[in-house]
Amino acid sequence: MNYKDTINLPKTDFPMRANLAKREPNTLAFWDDIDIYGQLRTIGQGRDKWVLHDGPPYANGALHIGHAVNKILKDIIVKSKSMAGFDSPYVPGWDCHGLPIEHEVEKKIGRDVYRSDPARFRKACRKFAADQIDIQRQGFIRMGVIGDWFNPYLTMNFKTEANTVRALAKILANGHMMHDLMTVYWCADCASALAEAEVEYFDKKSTTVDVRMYAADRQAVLDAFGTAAVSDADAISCVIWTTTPWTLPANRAVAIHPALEYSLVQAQMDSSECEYLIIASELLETCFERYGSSDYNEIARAEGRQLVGLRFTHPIDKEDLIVPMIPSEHVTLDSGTGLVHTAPGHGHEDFALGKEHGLEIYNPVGPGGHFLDNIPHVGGQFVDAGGKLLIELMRARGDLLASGKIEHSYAHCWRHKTPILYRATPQWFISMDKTGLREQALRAIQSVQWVPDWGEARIDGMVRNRPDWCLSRQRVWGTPIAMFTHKETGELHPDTQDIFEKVARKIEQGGIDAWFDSDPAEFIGADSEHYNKVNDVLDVWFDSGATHFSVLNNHDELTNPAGMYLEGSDQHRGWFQSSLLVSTAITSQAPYESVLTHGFTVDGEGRKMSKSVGNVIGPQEIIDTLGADVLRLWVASTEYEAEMGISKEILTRTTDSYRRIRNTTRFLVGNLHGFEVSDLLPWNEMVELDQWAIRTALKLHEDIVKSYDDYRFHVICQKIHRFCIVEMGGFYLDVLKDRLYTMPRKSRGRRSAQTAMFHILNALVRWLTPVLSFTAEEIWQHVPGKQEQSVLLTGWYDGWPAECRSDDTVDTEFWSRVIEVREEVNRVIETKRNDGVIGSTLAAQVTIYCAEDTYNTLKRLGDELKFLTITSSAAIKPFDSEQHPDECSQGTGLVIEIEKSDNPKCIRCWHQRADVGSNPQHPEICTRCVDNIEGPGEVRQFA
RNA sequence: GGGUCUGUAGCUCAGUCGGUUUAGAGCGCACCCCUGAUAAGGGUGAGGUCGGGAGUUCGAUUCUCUCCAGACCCA
Repeated sequence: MNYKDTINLPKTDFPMRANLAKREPNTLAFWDDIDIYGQLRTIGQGRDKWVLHDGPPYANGALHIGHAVNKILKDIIVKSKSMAGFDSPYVPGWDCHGLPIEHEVEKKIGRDVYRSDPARFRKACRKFAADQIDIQRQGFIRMGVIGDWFNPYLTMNFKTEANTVRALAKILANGHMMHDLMTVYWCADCASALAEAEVEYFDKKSTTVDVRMYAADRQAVLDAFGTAAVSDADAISCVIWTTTPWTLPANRAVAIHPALEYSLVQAQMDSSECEYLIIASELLETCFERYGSSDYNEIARAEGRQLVGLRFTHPIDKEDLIVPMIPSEHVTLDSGTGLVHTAPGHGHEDFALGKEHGLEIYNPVGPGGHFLDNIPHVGGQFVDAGGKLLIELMRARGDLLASGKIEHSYAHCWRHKTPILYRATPQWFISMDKTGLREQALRAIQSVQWVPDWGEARIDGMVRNRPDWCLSRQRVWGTPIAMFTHKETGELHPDTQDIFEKVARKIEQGGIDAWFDSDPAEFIGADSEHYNKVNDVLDVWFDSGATHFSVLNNHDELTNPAGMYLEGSDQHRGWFQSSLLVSTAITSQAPYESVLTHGFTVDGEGRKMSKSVGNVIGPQEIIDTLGADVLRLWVASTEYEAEMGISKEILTRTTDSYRRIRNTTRFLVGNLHGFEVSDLLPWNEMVELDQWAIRTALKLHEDIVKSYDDYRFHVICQKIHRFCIVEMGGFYLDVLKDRLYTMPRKSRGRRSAQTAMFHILNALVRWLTPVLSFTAEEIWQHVPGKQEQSVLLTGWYDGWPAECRSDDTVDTEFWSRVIEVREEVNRVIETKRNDGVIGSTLAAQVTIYCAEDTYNTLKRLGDELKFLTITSSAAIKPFDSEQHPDECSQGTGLVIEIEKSDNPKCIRCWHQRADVGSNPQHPEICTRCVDNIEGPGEVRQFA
């Protein structure tokens, strides 16, 4: 007789080798076939909603690992919320307007189109973005991210564009808008403002000048320095130094550091008469070297703060203008005189300083880089030529102390490679303080749950210190600032709110072109004669920052505020903040209830990924080789709060871990072959070990559900993995094999084991679902008695036997002790194995001498202890100090003796037993097996 | 230079609201076993000055300071 046929080995067509790269597309096709997203929405009806609002990725460029981390984390959360019983819709989005797309399109169709035919240019931008979206969408779908992929929100959808305009209208209505000057990078060749990204830095040779500015009130200067009167004939001046002489007409102040020392020196230049100069004390030497003179004499010193408020004549407009000395912490002694020429219309820092001190923001330079015609001395001149004229003028006037050349890093237009100008021009702003926006935003921050919690401190600090938000962009591919300003007064049209709505309705029909292409008369009739159409577009950050208004408010399945925003930590400055400001400006509340941030991906050494270093790992190569589930497992098992490391080794570990989890489920599935729900045993008929297994799984289940709630996915991965290895593979399933394989197919002992495995499998497959969605779906198709078509349509397992929820139905302490004993037995067996005495544990017969309490604990197992140690026999005896005088119980309180069994091996169950062959009909097997084949089968109570 | 973080075995992570005598887990690694989960499975074992230094304390991996390295956002 072939006894092998009487053994119930695992049987399944769930393959051990995952071959995910090949298999996953089938699962995707399955989800597509059954319209998984639609079904999820159907089952979600009537449930509580939990909405994660997708931060729109920019519709440009290939997907990198950061995209994958972001979308997979979102997907894990959305799925876990669904498993937890919420209706959690996911509508992905894309950010479609803006400069980077303009640049890409410009590369394709040329700069001239941008200028000559903006409508065509915009059309090309729209097409480009749409193509990019198609590519990215395929990538995200391949990662197993479930969402409304073919009905996403795009910031360039006509409806969204219209609602973005409406959002702007609301903010204006709420009084947060402001029209003001702002310095921008300006390219004279482009005749246009430049974005940060359009600026490159090269070395440039510039002319430097040291210029005298004369004290308007000599006595005040002397008082500040605490020194006596000097001859009225002697001039007193402060010396400024600049590398951009052409900005001198716009000078409005002299900045000094309040904590630095300044000297009043008596000097004699060019044999002319004696004069007094103010220069930073530390720079005296270098300055006079530059002036080619050593004939000077320090007569007094003062701290910068004492000089604040002194007044000096303007370097060019000497007759009519007097400017103040103001304090600035940014003044340094790296170069110059320690007194900084300040032209608020020609530099960012100068602008900020000017704003702070209420200086005039003066810009005498036109869009083409020429001084306005009415500017004295230089009217109509290009700035460079004008600068030269000014130098000559100052030299002639005797105001120039020195002039030289310097090579330094300077901003250039990336297109023309020409030096840029800083030019103050009128821009639209959202004011942080005019109507209390900053305060409201700071309050809103407190109402949000930040994960991790330091996110709150981070965004709080940023909002607290940020300047007003400049919304204007002098661009073509963006949502229009759809307003009209009066040609003379600059005032907004009185019907601006109505006009906004009219424009929005048109944009709903024709997109942003409907505004750009329209005749102003269409909106304001005859008034168009007196009004200018604003041609600027909105900063793209406004588009995405307004999506709670433009998108969430307009999708029935979504909610505003959203349950969660989830992005990389850089978005504290970006989307989290822009969304907060737009939302607060509209409704005074945050657009999100919680915000979760993740770190950036770095390599195995913790360094950022860069092409030049060559440590970049792309999501596609992982998916194509290891599969999306391995990528997903990496995302889930990495702590996302800090940087997320990825390397070859890390991925190898991840793959190992994946395999182990997969094989464990495969074992469960294989041993549940043919099992049906009707075969489930009631709790009180189950073998005790199986009760323990269910109870253990339930405790883990509660842990895992809690961890999903807390977004602690890496802990979940570790726990599942450990469960597969330690509790299951290393103990329970190993012990179970004897019962599963050798007992009759339908016997109570085997059904009991299967009952436990059924619950464990059902729980396990659901734990895995949010993370290993592909694999969980594959497993699900093998789960006995499954009801739902897809595992994604289930929830956390709730079919646990009622009894296992109670603390006292399983004696966990007893089983912990059993496991300890088992470990001790293994240690001793190992020494025997290394001595060559035995190989398989079934070759061993064990005698355990134990202390009284252990003896009494284990006693009840009777003959079944051997199954727990997987040995052919296991006897316990009370510890006998006479027999083992030298082996007084150590930590374990056990003395274990292992002997090689002399009994013959049953060829069916492989146990070595004295009764093998006692049935003449079956000479090669033991009586246990005979009973299991021909009789009712053995009885198992404990294991 | 500033703001917000991170740094526990080769890898991924627990943990310590300051204190049970040798800081835990899994993987990986080494060695062994099995061949009825088999490109699987089981067992045993070796790995850590808890980033460096200083301080507070009877006692610090855990608190404070500082330094180093790394990340993000600014300047």
